[in-house]
Amino acid sequence: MGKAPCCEKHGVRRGAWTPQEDKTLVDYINNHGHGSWRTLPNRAGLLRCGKSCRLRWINYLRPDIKRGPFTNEEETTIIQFHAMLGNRWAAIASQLPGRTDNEIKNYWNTHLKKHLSGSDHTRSAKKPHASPDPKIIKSESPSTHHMVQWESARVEAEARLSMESPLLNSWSTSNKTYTDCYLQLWHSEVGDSFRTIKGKEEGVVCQGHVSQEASSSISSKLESCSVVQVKNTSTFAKMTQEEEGSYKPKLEDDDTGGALESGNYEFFDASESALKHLLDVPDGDIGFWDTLTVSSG
DNA sequence: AACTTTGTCAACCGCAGGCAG
DNA sequence: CCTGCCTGCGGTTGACAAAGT
Repeated sequence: MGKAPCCEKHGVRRGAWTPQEDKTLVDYINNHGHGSWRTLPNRAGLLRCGKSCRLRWINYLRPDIKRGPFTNEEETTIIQFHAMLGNRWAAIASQLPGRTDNEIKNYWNTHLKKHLSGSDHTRSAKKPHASPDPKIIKSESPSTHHMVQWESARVEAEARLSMESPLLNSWSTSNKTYTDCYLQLWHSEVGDSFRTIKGKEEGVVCQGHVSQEASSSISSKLESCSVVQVKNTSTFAKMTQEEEGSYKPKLEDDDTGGALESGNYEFFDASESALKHLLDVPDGDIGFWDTLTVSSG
């Protein structure tokens, strides 16, 4: 439906941009704004398609682009947000002012993925179509499912971060804790998108209940959780050896190493046990979890 | 020095969703 | 509601550079 071709193939330049083209584009946008990207090339006198112009501007010419190597803090942020969001580069980029999704994506693919793939434990995420248990998904309301998915990804991320010891040291040097990171994300537009899903789904209380009550609950719980996590880091690492039987299956389901290659997350049923390990609570005492999941209907 | 392999990153491609007519 | 257009996103490609043999 309605998919227009990007541009006419004839008479349109492709490949690397010349300094002259860059100047033309920058001058035009500075003077007139970009307006409709589709018509911009004609208006600016460029033999490029609008899409190409847009990409060039966003990824390279924009004045607020931060160039140069990624700092340790940026790298940490990327890793942490990727653990939570998967390959949602635009969302990750929104947390790193001056960095573009393309840049982050490249950096991940060329530097971080390689770095992290040294550990088998990095295989814990699932591909988007990795056939999650449909029964489990269907048992949740759509909005609850998103909440669970969100929380699930977070829990898994914490688990993974706990296990990726080579990177742990660098993370520990970061001023930002993982919880801070999560809370920041929770209150960002990304978190908003999860909270406002309710608005599109009938009869599900998510926005008010979860975003306010549970959110504060999440905040307080996460604060303690972060303490627990620190406390349990070694415990969790030990668990991966001692309890691989119960935890490993979801780590191994992707023998292509797809966790980091696809980086996408899907709901999986092991999160609860992981959460229990993280929170160090006895079976059945998962009120916090209930806070998130009972908020429907 | 020449050739091959590997790494990096800018740019392209195709899809999906939002929006307007 | 349907259709077409536009934009944004994520995956992939390909040119170039650096490193290795």
